[in-house]
Amino acid sequence: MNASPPLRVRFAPSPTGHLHIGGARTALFNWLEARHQGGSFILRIEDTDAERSTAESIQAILESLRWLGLDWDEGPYLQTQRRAFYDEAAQRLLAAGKAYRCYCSKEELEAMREAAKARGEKPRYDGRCRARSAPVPGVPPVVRFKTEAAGDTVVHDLILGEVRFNNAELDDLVIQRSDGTPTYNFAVVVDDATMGITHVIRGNDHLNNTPRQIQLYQGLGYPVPRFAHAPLILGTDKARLSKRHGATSVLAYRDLGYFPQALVNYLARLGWSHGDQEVFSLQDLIRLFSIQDVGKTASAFNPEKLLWLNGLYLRQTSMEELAREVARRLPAHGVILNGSAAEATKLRQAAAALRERSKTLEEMTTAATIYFLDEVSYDAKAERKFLVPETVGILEEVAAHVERLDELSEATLTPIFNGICEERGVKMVAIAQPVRVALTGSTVSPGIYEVMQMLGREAVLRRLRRAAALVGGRSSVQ
RNA sequence: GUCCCCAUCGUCUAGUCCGGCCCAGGACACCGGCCUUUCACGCCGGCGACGGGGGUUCAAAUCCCCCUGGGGACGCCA
Repeated sequence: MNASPPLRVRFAPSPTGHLHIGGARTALFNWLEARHQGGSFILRIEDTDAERSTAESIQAILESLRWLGLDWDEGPYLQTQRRAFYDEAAQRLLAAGKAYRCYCSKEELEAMREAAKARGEKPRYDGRCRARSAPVPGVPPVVRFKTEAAGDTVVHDLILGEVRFNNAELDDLVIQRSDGTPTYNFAVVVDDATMGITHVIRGNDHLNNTPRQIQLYQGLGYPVPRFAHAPLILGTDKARLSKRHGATSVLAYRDLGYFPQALVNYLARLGWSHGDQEVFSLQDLIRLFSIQDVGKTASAFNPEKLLWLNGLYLRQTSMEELAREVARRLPAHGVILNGSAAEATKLRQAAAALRERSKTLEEMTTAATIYFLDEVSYDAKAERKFLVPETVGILEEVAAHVERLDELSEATLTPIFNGICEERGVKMVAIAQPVRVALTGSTVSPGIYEVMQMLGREAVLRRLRRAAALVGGRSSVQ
């Protein structure tokens, strides 16, 4: 029998941009803890900043969470629609003398901060309006919370342990703006309390807000939830993750051809681990994850490891699904599909041939275009090395053999290539490479028989002859 | 500047709570080799870390202190 109430956690992003890697991991940790404990995962949109919040951002966030598979049990709640809760709470604090109106101007506040800095202190509000009796005409006031001046506020953190703050460091924070909207620290507390949130799991950048939030809970007479502050994710250079670190938005990874499961797996391992295990299914994570096992150290985002993991997932994906994904992405690469049966076969062959040598769906699609486009363009280096007078004979000979074939397959092609090797006394590589370049334009491709099979007799002949003609034309000019 | 958090290979981490089993294990990346028609996959091997200094102890990556370094927070942003 467990006496504690069911766990309720929430993810509360602000809709001021895309969901990024860091936010996604916070969401994941919350979600995993909820699923592990059999609790509820609640989604709340913190849109109190009218200036920067957008409907597009909300959509992007919902889409990102859905794509990752992080389903929520309640919400999305919008803070802009919960105004009554904040107004009531602010009134209550005002009435109890725990909050007061402040008429200070921007300039005044700025001067205060400068003065504090000059004294070598943390810039903060000095509380002068606590004593101001009369309103200042024409100045709409903000409401400030009277922070406890003496003693310490202690945060009992599930990840960090006990963190102690000297109350003298805290100033009287604004809880209601002059336009009547609530500020972040206030809205979070009111929401978390009224929504019955039992565990606040968030990024370490919120640790410093926690003591003042605890005081708000106490001032409002709410029970204080449990806190867990996860270390931040940094860029490759250990600096705060930002746009200059390349792709940071979740949707960008989707578009780049990553699997949601790979991203989830990677994100889970950033700050959390289970012995030496690297690969986790969603079921594994739900079973093994515990917020208390999250480490304290900030971690650098490592795109290479994500890529490696994605390759692992890609290789486990069925050929049918890969073919579908490639077909979906091909048009963006200039390939027009006709939906024929032959095309479907080719798509499956491409998936089979490219699966072992691709790490993302985009990479795979790019590699596949060559089998669907009419023309090949040669890689300059490859052309210079392999489309030369010495290899023309090989290209022509292969073409001559292919012409007599009804069907291209490993079974029909092997004897032809072996025969040419024997008759010329050369190794397979001497034949395969020129043919490969003639057919794909590159020195890198799937097995040459696979390539020929995918391309089909006509395309193979066309490409071999075009390459041979090209070399011939070039040498006659010389 | 002030406050808060953190500190094991280049990176993610195991080990740290309950000191000896750790002259520190795994993974990514990197470098070699094998496989091989190229590339990749796979397999084998290599390189590579307890930030520094003081303690405590028979014994410290593990406990304590200082320093240094990194990060975060100091808004009518969240």
